[in-house]
Amino acid sequence: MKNIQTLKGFRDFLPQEVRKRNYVLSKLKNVFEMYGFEPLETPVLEYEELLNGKYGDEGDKLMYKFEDLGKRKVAMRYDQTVPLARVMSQYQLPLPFKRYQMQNVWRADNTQKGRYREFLQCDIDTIGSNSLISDAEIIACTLKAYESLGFTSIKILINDKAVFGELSIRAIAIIDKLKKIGQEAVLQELVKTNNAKDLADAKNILDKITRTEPTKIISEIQNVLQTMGIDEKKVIFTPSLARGLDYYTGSIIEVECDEYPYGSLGGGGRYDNLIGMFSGKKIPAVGFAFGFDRTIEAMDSLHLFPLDLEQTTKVLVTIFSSELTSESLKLVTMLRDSGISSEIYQEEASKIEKQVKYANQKSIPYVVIIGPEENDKNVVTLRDMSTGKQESLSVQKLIHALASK
RNA sequence: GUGGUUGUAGUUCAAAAGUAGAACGCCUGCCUGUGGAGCAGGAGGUAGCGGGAGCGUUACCCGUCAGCCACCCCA
Repeated sequence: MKNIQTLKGFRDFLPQEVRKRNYVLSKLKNVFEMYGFEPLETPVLEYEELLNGKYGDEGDKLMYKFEDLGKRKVAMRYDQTVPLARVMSQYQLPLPFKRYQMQNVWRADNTQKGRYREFLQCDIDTIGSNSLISDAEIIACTLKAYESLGFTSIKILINDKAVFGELSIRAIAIIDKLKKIGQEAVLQELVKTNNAKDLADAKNILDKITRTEPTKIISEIQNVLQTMGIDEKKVIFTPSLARGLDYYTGSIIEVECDEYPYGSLGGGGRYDNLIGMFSGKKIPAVGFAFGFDRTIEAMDSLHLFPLDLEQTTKVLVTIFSSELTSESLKLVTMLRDSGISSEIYQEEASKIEKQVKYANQKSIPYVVIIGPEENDKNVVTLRDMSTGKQESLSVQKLIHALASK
């Protein structure tokens, strides 16, 4: 094997990145649970038959499929909604069922900025409720989630599928691009695709959409949000918004951030015809999907990650010499037993210089040295790496000092 | 799936059709018990992989793999 590399669209996450991802995950999880969403996980593999045809022609092409060792035709999780639909028909869960799910999905799509073949989806969905309170709660929870990550200028764009009336899906998809490609391009494309007779006709169609007043659904959702104390300026009615998806049946929402103008951070809406696909019943649903990778990218560029994410080890215990190895080993064990995350240097015959340097490189904030002098006096030296100050302490005092830092 | 672009030391990048350099990083020493600065040395590349044209190439052509960007679509 000469090619040492990962598969196209698949990534390694080095420690620093994993810490960031875990940080975001735990924040999201806290907020989701605060709003009453429960965790759900489903298998990576499903029967191919179960997923086939659920994502359109495009989806069938992009799905990872293969035969397992028992000759079963299987497919890898392509999204979290179809598995959710399966779960809803396989178990009798009390409705409305509110769940969050944060698992990898796989799509053999071409890669691009922020787009990978293996990526994490973070979904919240409420199944089984027609109430607009469900829609509003999804929005409220979404806003709260982004706020908890430190975003200050998050906006929710909201629309109602009904705004588009009888317009073709193709035309809707073009109008959805208004913000991205501009009015002129939209008009031209409408004509080019025969969705409008000429430019004037296209202008008419577009104007009719963009001048729409908020529908009843929108107003009601906004009322609920207002009662919940959410700033109405954060939820903006945007009649051209469609998200390119044809499965939405009511509200459509998208999250944007002013300081991060590279596309939406996530999207969702109401989809009443999807969850019942296996049971044949109509089961209402509304949800939101967080664009995890893009959210991380945005947080990076806005410097929203706390600095102390970098290192969890609090102290490095050095080994002064082979005669004193056991002293260091005993100490590191005591520190760990006291709940202090500690590391012992792994090469016995290394100079102290090298060991301290190692702590510096790994941003370990404290270093403990036990040399002959310390050992004679039954103390240890604690070095604060940020200030360079050192003090002599008994082991008890050391544990106490580190525990409070 | 389509199109563009890139692939040279750990990293970021140079040069030049005739077998490669810098910066940063790394290692060693100045500093025989201590990091982040400085100085002096040092290690490290058969140029993604395969094929072709050519006296000869890492440099040209083709394929492949991968990265980046865009379209389609979407997270």
